[in-house]
Amino acid sequence: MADINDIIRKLTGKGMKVTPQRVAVYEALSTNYHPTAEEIYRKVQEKLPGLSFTTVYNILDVLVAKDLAHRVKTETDIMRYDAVTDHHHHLYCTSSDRVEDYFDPELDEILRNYFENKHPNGFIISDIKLQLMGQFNLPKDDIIN
Amino acid sequence: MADINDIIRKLTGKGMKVTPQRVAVYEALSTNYHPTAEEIYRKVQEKLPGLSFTTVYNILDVLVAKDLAHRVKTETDIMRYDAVTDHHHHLYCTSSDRVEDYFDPELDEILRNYFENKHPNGFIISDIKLQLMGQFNLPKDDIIN
DNA sequence: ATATTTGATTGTAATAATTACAATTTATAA
DNA sequence: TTATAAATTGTAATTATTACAATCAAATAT
Repeated sequence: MADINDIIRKLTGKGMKVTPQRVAVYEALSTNYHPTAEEIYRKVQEKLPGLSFTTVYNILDVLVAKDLAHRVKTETDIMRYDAVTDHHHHLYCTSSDRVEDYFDPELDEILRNYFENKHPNGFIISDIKLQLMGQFNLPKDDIIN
Repeated sequence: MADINDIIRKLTGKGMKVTPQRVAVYEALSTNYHPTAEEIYRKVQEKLPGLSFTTVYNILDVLVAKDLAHRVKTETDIMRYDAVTDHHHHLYCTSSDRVEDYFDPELDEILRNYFENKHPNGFIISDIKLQLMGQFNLPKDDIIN
């Protein structure tokens, strides 16, 4: 899952040089939940004390460019990152900055059919993402850290 | 549409004091397309040269709090604001920061039915918004590889 | 109409997140 | 092993946003 060799395979598969910083950032991204750049920085610093904040931003940028990570942003919160790049939707908690992934192939099928040959405002749709706003009825502790 | 009296009515209707700054900011918000705070600031300054940037932020905050405006944010762009507060979706251009509103009551009905009594991850849904990613009929040589 | 009060606006300065850039170091391919 | 192209680092700059105290104005009471 967050196996080092798997990470190395993913980086090289995208033509990226493998560095300790990149491996560690990608690992922190995969094992934490929608972390911010700062959360990743703090996490990775435990292993690589010399790590620069700039490097974290650089690596996140290239991961996003290579589609190994996505950016996640709410209306109020700062930028967060997501190593889950398979198609999915998001549940946004309206009373906190918590964001959860949501997979629903059945719904995707419905949406795909609905938008087949549909071009609102002459728009060519390449992806459909849902933002489900609401509340989690069970209080749950933070996953990060 | 962007009639001054209409704006005054909206502000007072939300229990807000009516000031020239508020009227002008709301007007700029209504007649422009998902403007940033800075775009609003520059626009309003033409009429009110003494305007402070802080005031623009203050007013936008209170408009959002009173549900007279919404925040709109893409994954890369800075904060934008939207005076259209009726339920709608967004078309996000993947090759620019352009965002357009999209209304589709038929689709809303389908989604409402689909999520009736559905609580993914114990989540109580209060609103469903679509992000349609794609391109606005772009000429071929504008597409980046 | 005038005074009072409550809230809005302003200017400055601070903060937070992110980016620019030049120097240094490192991973990889020859 | 060496060359080189790319990655990392540290610093400084930039950008967006917020904090805050002083001033000012709109609504309300007198």
